Amino acid sequence: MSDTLLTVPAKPFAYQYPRPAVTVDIILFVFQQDQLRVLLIRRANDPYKGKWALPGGFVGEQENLYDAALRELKEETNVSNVYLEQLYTFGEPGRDPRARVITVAYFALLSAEEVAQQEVHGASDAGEARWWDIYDLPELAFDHQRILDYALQRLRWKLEWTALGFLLLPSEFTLSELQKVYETILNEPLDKRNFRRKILTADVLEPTGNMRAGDHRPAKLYRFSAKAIEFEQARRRFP
Amino acid sequence: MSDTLLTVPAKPFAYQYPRPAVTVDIILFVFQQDQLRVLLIRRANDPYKGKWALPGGFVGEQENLYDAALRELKEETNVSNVYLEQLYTFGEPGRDPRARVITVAYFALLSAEEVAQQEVHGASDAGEARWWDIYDLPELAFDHQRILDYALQRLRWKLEWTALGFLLLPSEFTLSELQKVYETILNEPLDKRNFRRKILTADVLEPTGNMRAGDHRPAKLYRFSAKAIEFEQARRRFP
DNA sequence: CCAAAAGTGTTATGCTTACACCCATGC
DNA sequence: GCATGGGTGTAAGCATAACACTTTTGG
Repeated sequence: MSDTLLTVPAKPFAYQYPRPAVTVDIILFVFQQDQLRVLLIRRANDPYKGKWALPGGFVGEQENLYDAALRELKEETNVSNVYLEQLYTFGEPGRDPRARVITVAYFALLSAEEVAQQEVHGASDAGEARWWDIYDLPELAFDHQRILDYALQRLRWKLEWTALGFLLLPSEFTLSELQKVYETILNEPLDKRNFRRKILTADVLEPTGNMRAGDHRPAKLYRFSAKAIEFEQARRRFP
Repeated sequence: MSDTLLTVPAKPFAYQYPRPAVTVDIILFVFQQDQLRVLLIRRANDPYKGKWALPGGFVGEQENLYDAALRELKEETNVSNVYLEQLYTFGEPGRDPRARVITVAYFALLSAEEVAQQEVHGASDAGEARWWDIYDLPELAFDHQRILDYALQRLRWKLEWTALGFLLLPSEFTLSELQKVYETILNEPLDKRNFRRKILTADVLEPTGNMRAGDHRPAKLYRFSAKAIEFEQARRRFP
């Protein structure tokens, strides 16, 4: 059992040193210029020197995993005020050539407003940082491509079964903007009337009363009602 | 980033010692005597002496997480040939009063056949082991109740969206037996005709041609078709 | 007035749910 | 022959998916 450190003498000491390093890695998604983007940091040293990698870092001695993910995001990318959710833990012995590193991956959604307000680029002390279109990525370090694939899968899944899309938008947005987010993440076109009906009948949006002025006909602005954050509306499969 | 061990001099050494211990804990579910049961091991020492805990143990230096979970199950409970899936990673600093222990929880489903064949009880060198009805549990050590709650939630969810129930049954089973598994796990009665229709139209079962003799009218036996293992049949939320 | 995006309803189909009786066997 | 669990069908309501035109604004 996990907690026999003092109760089964033979075992715990066999594992006390060396222990694996434990890190968190964060897949930070934003929606910018009609693209789903993810933040990557260029590695300054070997291994994988010059390759791009997910932001992340070591978990503090007395720090819980969620806090570690938040802190690393703040430190490396100057991002706070973000939706964070644990994704999966990757621990293949060979995933880092230098040492045994077990990483707890988190995925994060950052609203367009926060992206604009916070100076995200280059805020990292880990080197060059930039956003990459999820459909046009560079070669990634370590097993980070696999982690990213998994995160994208989870994001798509979440989008279909919860109303999470708004987390990538400003607090007020039009239905067309929301549809664009869904289309970009799911990577396929959606029917406008059906999309609107489904979102509106889900009863998670409320009109703000304001309009988005633009080049053409102004669009009604909506916000998500607070109660709707992370609602699970999956229907029952059995009666 | 998780992998800056050699690239950011200040950080890695700050974390190299002490590192957290990393364990796996396994929630092993079986279906016995019309009950959903979970395997627990009684703690022989403090803390939580006498309390029941999930089986688990330290991850080996060169062992991946899945293998560690398999090995611990084998060592502590003599169980192999089991469905294993990573559940969640729990890492609150205070979850073990002695040391920082981060545990990667796995949930496991064991078929009735395997339960019968393998000598599960007391196979553990960690002390007394027994099955507990999920609806009538003792007080658990550490944060294991929370881990178990989460596992049960995942199991229910899986059951509704995938056809995983058969993993808890023998390789041949009747529809009534399968329904009972679903009812027990979801903790509510299901309609017989609707259940049968849904399972049969899902096209994951095939009749074996055999019949289960019993006290009353014999029942047709089914097996799951191999392709159906862990099929994700979740319908799309958007057209 | 024209280009561009906003906005709006209906129909057909299939899935979900609720519901009650006969069948085959062992005793 | 009776008790027990095995086995079957239908109808109503609801959600989904496909589909095209009008409205409003800026330039």
